[in-house]
Amino acid sequence: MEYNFRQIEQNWQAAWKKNNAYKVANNFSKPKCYVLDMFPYPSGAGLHVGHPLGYIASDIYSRFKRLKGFNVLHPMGYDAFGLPAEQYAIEHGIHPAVSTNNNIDNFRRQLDNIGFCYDWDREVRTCEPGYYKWTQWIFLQLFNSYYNRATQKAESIASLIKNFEEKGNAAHECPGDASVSFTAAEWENFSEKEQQDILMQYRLAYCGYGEVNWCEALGTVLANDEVVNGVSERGGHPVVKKKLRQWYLRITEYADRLLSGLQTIEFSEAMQEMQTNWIGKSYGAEIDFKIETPGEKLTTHHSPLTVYTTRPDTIFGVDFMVVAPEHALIEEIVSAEQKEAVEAYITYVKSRSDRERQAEKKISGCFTGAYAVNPFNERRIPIWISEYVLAGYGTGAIMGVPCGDERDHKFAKHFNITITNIIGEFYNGEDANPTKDAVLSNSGFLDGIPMRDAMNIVIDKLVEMGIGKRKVNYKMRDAAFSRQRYWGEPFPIVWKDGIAYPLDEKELPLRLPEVDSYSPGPEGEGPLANLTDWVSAPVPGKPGETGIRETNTMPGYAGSSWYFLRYMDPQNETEFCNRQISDYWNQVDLYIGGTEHAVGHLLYSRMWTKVLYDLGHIGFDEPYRKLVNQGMITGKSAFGKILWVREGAENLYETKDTGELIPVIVPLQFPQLATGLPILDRLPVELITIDSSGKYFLTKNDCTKISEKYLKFKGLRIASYEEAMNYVQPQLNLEIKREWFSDKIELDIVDEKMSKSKLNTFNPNDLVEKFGADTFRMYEMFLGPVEQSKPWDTKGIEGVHRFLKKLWRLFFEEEKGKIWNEEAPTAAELKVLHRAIKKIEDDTERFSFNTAVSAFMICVNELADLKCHKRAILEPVVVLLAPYAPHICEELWHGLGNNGFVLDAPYPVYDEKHTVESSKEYPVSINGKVRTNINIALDATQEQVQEIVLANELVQKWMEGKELKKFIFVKGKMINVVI
RNA sequence: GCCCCGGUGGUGGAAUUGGUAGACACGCAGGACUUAAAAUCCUGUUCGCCGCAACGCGAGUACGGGUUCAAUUCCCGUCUGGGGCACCA
Repeated sequence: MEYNFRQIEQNWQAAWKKNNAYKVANNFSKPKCYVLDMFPYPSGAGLHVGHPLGYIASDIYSRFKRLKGFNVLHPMGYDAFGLPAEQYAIEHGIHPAVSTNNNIDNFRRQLDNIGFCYDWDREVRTCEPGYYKWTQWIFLQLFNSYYNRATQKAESIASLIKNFEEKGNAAHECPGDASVSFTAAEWENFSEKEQQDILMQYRLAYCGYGEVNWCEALGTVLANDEVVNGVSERGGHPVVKKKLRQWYLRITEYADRLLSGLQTIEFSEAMQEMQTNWIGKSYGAEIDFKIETPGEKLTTHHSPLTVYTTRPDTIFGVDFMVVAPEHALIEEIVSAEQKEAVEAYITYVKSRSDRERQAEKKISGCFTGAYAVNPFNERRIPIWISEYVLAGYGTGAIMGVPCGDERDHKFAKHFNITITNIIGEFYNGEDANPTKDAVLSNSGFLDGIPMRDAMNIVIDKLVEMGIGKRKVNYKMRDAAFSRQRYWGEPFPIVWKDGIAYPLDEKELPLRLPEVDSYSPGPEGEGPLANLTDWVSAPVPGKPGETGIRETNTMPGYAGSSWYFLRYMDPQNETEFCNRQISDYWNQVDLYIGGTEHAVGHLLYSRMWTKVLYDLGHIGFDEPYRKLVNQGMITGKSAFGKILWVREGAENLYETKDTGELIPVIVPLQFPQLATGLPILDRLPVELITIDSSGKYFLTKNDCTKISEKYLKFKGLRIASYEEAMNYVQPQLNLEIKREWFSDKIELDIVDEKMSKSKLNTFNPNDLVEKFGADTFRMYEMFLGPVEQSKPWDTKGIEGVHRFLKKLWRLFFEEEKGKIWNEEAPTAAELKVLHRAIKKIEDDTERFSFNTAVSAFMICVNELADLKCHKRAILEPVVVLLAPYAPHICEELWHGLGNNGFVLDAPYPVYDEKHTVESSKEYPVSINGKVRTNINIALDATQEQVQEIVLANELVQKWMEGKELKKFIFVKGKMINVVI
């Protein structure tokens, strides 16, 4: 009997399906384990071998936990709203729902091939009304809530209104505009519009105007993390700042809890750091400086200049101020002489896109003619404007301390501003030194005080003088939550006279209507704005009145911020998720996905969870207890030198014809011509020959295959020496050597991220077809640690396949068939088994799947050496292996005569008694170098060991009669003789 | 520029707490079986030196130092690869 993996895998996949083997019940009596993959965006390119890496890891862990008696929730779904489908719709006129569903079907076929244990009855698709009904519902929760800073949690807007009616807003500072202040009586007298405008400034989901990243080409606004180097992440279109009405999530109110929550969950160091940086909490002070303008003595009729600084201790080192060019105070303080220059500079800054402003390395700025006054020594400090200060961060104004800040130092040097040294020899006159360890000098009452101590002294003094306060700042901004796009969740909002009216829950879902065209609506609005009938809608709570619907849609991260909850109770039509059920499944125990979602998805989803928790809808406030980031699989891209020639051309160099061009490969040694030919271009790696030395070659046969599969390379062939000599050499006078040419041409290999466009992908289906799903699964794990990025190389897969065949031969022989028996196992066999149990159980538990695979190999190698065919040994091995290679294990499990699926077999229990040894072959070092091994009983005392070792012939030889200085004996490990 | 993580044979990688560096696998070389091939099995494979062989010597985990009886592991410096942030005050 041969290991016929195709038949075996097909049979058992069908049997599992027929018996609903992966159906997960909400069975509250069993201990639970929730294992989640980041659900994919179903792109048209399908899966390549890099995608399933995380899925396989989580699948193994799920199956392992199931064997250990847990009720394991391991679902899969699709993040189905998104730009590419809409882009495709614009280009091909196909409805995004249609192309998305096609892509999903394709994904599903690929996933099924690999034998995952997903409970597909729990599948979610974010684009389906049954799902986005609840995305809209959660949006309404956010809309109808505010963050109560006193209780540090989200509470209902209704309770806030009640508070306003009784006491005004004295107890609740307005997060949208801190200057808003009113009494209960004033509140009562506000119009509905005024009241609603104020409430909007409190809501967790709110509408506002703001500078957003506007991408003309996409006709949409992009989130910060969707803009890369000033261009859109998708498509690389230019992005500029534009003021637009946008929905936002008030995530900044959660900054502190998002930060402190990191301490309660297991995210990698790198991930925690990324989120911490993104939140960007800093401690410092806001300081008010009085302003003196020319001709006026120090007056109070100007508002003070308020700066934010993290280094109040350096206040005596302030040599200039810089305010953002957008700062409101500029107009008020600018002097007559400087007015023109300042206006010119502001015009200059405005003319520059955000991208240019950020990329600028040149120092620029303009003096306003006004001075601030240092409150401690009355020094007059010139106030400048410069583009390097951003209006949106802190107060939009900084105090320049050139001796302590590199950027300020460059600015001072550039404009010849005198630099005050307050840190003595820590400042060398050449470079700023941002130290906190110096003792202050030139600092008035702070002289002689270490900087770290001075910080608090200064702040206390400022507070006492009433001109400053302690201040915590965050880098993070509120998250833009609307897109001028079609393929997303519609907002359940109707506008009337500038007031946003939320739809009643009963009206959800607000379905996405059909449109004729996916192009943007008027004035930067989304495609929905074109549907006049749909846009016009009754105003909720105002019978008889008609308003207009919100035409923005929600961004991609809306649906993905809460999907882990929907899997728990996916068909519930009356709630987003039943509370009893979410109490049971609770947090995701293991979340696996790529690092690219570090700050986007993971932060938003953590915020939504906290809001739902605050409002009492769920019982936990962190969604993911443990996060594992799978590493990227890189692919080898193969580059060949290609000449594109005219069809039927006799002349290799003749390429001007715009007709059909045929690619001809020339040797790599072929000189790059002045005309830019031949062109170095990628060739599809999967169809290229790798020879035994690991070099990549293109053969005639490869050319045929590539030519057939890729339209671009139709007619591909290899240039001959004669062709090159006849047709290239005379025209271009190149040196061409015969030895470069052969019937196979070597290619250049570069490691890069795997992607279809780079032609370096491998389709998992092809490998499954050739070696089977079990081999594929184990090979992906064997490649290396899940979290590490690593190059893909198909060569090694044979080794894993051989392992499975070797395992098979412990049970069956080709001619004799079944060879396993019921004999009692020997001590040696039990030792092999139990060592494997311990190693594999530990490794699986700590996600070290690559070492677990090698432990399986060791175990099977040893059992083969022992010629062990005993059921008592083999059966536990089959169960151990089942999470990794479920199909072959199911076959062997039944082959051994078991009924029921191996999926629910009891996990083998490690018993130490089989692995204990009575003695050990100790490595014996002399002065740290291993010289010999001596077998010594494990229970021997230090004295006995020393006696045995020193008596050893070899040890004596090395000691050559020298004195023993020290005798190191680490029980069970090693011995070191120091002489 | 700042922050974080890494660098181990020809290749992927192992060494979980400072205790025999290179497990396991690929590749390669040689051999067995076979008419032959595939499949399978066996032997060798960090480098250098001596060699019939050795459980023989020396070097060796990017490089240079240090701590220790003992360092891939801890500390300092340099080089280098990857990721994150970037006029963030």
